[in-house]
Amino acid sequence: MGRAPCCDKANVKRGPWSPEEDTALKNYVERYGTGGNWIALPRKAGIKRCGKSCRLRWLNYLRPDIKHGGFTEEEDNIICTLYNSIGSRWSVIASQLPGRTDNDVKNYWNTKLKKKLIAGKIGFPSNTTISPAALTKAQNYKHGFSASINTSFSTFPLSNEVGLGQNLDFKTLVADPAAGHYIPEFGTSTNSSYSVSSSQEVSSSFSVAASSSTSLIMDNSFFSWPSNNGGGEEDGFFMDFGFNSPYDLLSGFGFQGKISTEVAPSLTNPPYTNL
DNA sequence: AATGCATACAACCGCCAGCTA
DNA sequence: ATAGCTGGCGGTTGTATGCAT
Repeated sequence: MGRAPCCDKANVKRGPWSPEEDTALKNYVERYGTGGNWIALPRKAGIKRCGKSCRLRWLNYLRPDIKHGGFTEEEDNIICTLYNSIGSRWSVIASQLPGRTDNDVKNYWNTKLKKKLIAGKIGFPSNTTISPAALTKAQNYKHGFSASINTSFSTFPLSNEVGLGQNLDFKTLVADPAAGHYIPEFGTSTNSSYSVSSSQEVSSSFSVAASSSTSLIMDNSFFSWPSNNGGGEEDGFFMDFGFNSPYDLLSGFGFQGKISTEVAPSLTNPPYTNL
């Protein structure tokens, strides 16, 4: 036996709301409130709609504090940052954007923001340096910092991973002030070091346990390939350590990472096959 | 002008958690 | 303890609109 429907679907209207229905719902809620029962509300308000439909219409459209219209760059950044941290928890993300609904944010992400990210028009938050405090902390972990990164290749943040399945044993991060780079040191499963520059569009962000002062930001990081491996940069290849947060980079080991590629042809002739 | 396609966004569906009787 | 109800949520679908051909 299936679940009982929340309303008699044969006797409720569906599809777009008319201005009259909007007015009736708005007037009723503003005058009497929801009474804590959306299911009973349409009958009381004289609306031939499912209660859930009324609730959705009110929350996503009729509520007085709803903000309609384009998203700002700041809102873009907040959405990207939170998506990177917590994934598609739209209600949580929307709660950080006054006047925006989860449906709004979800639609915006699915129709625009995701494409903008893939096109490289925006990156994750714009900090392009590793803070001294964060660097110190990272270096303090020099000998204990062993995040095993199971690399799956995807067009982050999409999930169409192609999974080359190599494992990098990411030991630590070492500054090379002369070169202006940070060098991740890898374990025995790799035979190369990779330099990290801060000049590219696509970025990664590592958060460290609830304190912005210790955030390790590697925005705009680009892992270029050693010359004997061919030119990764020319191939348009980048690595995106899009850890499945909320794990803590420096103390929450064992998380999965991703390596992303922006340019599809890189996948058919990858520069990293000799890893 | 007609048609087809892409995009944006509104709305629906089904699952789940929490509450209550 | 548990069954039923409701609200909340994320994924998906439907529809209106704009644009290209």
